[in-house]
Amino acid sequence: MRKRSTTLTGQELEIMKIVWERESATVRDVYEALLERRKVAYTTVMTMMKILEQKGYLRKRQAERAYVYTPAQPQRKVIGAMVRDFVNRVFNGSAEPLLVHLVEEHDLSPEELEEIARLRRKS
Amino acid sequence: MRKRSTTLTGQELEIMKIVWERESATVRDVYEALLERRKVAYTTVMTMMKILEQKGYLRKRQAERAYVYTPAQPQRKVIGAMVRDFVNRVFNGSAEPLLVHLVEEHDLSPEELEEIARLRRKS
DNA sequence: CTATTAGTACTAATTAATTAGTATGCGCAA
DNA sequence: TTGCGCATACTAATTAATTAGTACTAATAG
Repeated sequence: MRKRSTTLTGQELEIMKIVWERESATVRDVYEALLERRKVAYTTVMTMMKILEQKGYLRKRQAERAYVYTPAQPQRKVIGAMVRDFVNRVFNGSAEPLLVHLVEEHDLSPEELEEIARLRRKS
Repeated sequence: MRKRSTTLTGQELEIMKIVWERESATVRDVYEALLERRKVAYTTVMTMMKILEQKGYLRKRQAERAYVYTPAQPQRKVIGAMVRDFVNRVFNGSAEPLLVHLVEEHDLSPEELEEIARLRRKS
């Protein structure tokens, strides 16, 4: 058995985004959603969803004919882990420089920043 | 020739971080820096630095015995592109949700946020 | 000189990620 | 009942990323 990363790889994330969006989805659902963007084989999607299940990102249950997959972890948690990974990899763990990049190069205005700060303060 | 991504892959980034840190470096410099963290072969480092040159991230010049590599692009620009990629991949291009994650899960206080907003406003 | 050291070029193996084929089963329409 | 459509399991091919070996050259220590 090949050693596989436990984190989400690029294509896996694409699939997870589709499933999160719909709460639950069959292989066919995901297959069709992906097809709108690029050519892909049905079995490819199946394989990837099986891997996602093994990695603990998806759960499946038998329904009518096909398995219905649902997210095994909330999107916010998984994405949070990806952000953390990214901050570790790229910024050696400190989030502040990332923030600076966002502000300077992503058209985030100081007003938006303060809005977020305010919301945050309230909670 | 294999088709290779033009962006920085994981190990490539590690090497670039070392080179940026020192302004310039030989294969040996990088090799020794990497060795402190994990086992790796000298020729592996050489190969990766050659790839980084082909991708346009490093430039080399002949010095005494060995090539001396220098960054071909400023760190801030390269990292900026990585941030943009990440935002595209994970957040479909909108930076705000990333900001929210950072604030909520990375111990960034509203005060820090406002500090950054203030600095930003001044420029 | 000559053996060793440090470097490069060229090539190749390994690992992981991605994509897809084939065999097979089951329900249902004709 | 039969064959088509859709689903799965199992296997495998392809591509990209990562790691490293080998042959050869030039400088240099002794």
